[in-house]
Amino acid sequence: MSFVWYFKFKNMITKLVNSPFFVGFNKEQILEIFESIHYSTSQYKKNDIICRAGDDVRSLMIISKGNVRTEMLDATGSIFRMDDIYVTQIIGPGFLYGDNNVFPVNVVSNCDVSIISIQKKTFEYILAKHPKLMINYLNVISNKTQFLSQKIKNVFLQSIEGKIAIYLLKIAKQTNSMEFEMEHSQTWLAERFNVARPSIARVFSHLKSKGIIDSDKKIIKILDKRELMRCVN
Amino acid sequence: MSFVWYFKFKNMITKLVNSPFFVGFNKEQILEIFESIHYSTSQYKKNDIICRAGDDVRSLMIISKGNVRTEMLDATGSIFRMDDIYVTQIIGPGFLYGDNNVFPVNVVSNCDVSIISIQKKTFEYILAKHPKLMINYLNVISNKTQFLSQKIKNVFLQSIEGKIAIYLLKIAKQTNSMEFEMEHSQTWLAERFNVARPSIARVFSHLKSKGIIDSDKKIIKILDKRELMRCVN
DNA sequence: TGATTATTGTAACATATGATACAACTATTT
DNA sequence: AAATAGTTGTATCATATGTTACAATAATCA
Repeated sequence: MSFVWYFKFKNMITKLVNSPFFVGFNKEQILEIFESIHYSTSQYKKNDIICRAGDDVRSLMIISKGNVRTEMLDATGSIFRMDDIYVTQIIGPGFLYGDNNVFPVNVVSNCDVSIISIQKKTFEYILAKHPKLMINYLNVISNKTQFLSQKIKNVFLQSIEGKIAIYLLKIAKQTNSMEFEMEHSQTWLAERFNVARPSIARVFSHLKSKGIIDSDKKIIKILDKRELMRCVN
Repeated sequence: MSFVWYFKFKNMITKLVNSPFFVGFNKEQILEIFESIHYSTSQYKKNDIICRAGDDVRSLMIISKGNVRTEMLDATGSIFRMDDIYVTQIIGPGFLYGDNNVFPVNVVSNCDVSIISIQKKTFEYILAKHPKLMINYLNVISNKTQFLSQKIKNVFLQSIEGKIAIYLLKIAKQTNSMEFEMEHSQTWLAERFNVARPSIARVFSHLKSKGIIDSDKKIIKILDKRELMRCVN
């Protein structure tokens, strides 16, 4: 094997120490695993469709570079953004096992993306060899379940106002500040919440007119946190 | 140990051969497992609350008798029925691992129910001892994920009409007939779909007036299957 | 049997949201 | 600098659904 290749390989693997799937493994151990198995890598450019809803899931896919989003389309073609999956994370961990091994969503790259694919057979081989990986996988898949159930909660039980309130309060907590810039556009929020874009704008208008927040484009100032929390169901 | 006790024990365990968690295990093997570990059982009457949303999940719970439902409440107290879990199935398999080991729902008994609880530590012991159980558990938890993602799809992308169409078409397929009696009340459907009860009645009225179905109370006759399928988004 | 409770079918009304359109503004590209 | 594309704010209108209420059955219970 060439020196350049090995450098790239090592570089790629090294990142995986941060993967939730490789918790408790160090660089050397991960290198060792990947040196002992077959796997393939593939590259994608921004907005490439990596997997289509309905595609069979036959291998474990780990993002080794970039990040992707998963989205559902309804019959009218309107998009519902499900989830974002970041570097070192596994794509669709809950669909490799069970009875219905089919992606429920499109997987689309947000930027330049590299993905490592490991055949299910191979995957089972390393799982059997490293019991700790099994526990890690259980954790990964469980977190996904927990995410989905949280999602259902948000979607079902929240009005648009409630969803935006949750979104803003979350950023406020993360940044530990009542004044911040939103990372995402209204279009993004509309897709994420599966609502019409003007409905998002309308809610911001309402919140402003009620004096709960002040906003200019993406700059948000929470004026009345208590009242904003009351918007959450 | 008394003879009566052992008879009951054996009777309980015997049912578990049908459990998705014990696929590939026979009666004797399951008996052997349960004779080698600590576990506890508990009984509930109809409509008892077995677990509350927010409760910690510290053990694996298997239903050894009866069936339960899981439901979410919103702030106004209105119920959203999430799922039904039947005898031999595991309650909340996706919440024993991962970072947020807390029930997202209330678990309520639909009838007389018995539940076997196995501490997480003990559970891990038998998982380690029986690798096949690990794969079974992966399958169980994956099926749950797949159920949830299907649920999100239905909830998000379907109007009430679409949900009812799916519900009716499913029964038609199961019974292989265009005429059948619904098992559930409108109230049940309303909770399941998280909509107002009169909205359910309204949809049935509409479907009737459009000549797509005929119905009297729970008796349903599908008149125009193609059109009913077109109601599904 | 009579009383009670749950279920169903409607109706009237309020409201949240979707759909569409357009103008103003901002960012990006050429 | 000009052109292009994306973002935001707003308005109008249609519609699906929630809310409440009530009457008619049907099922259950005493």
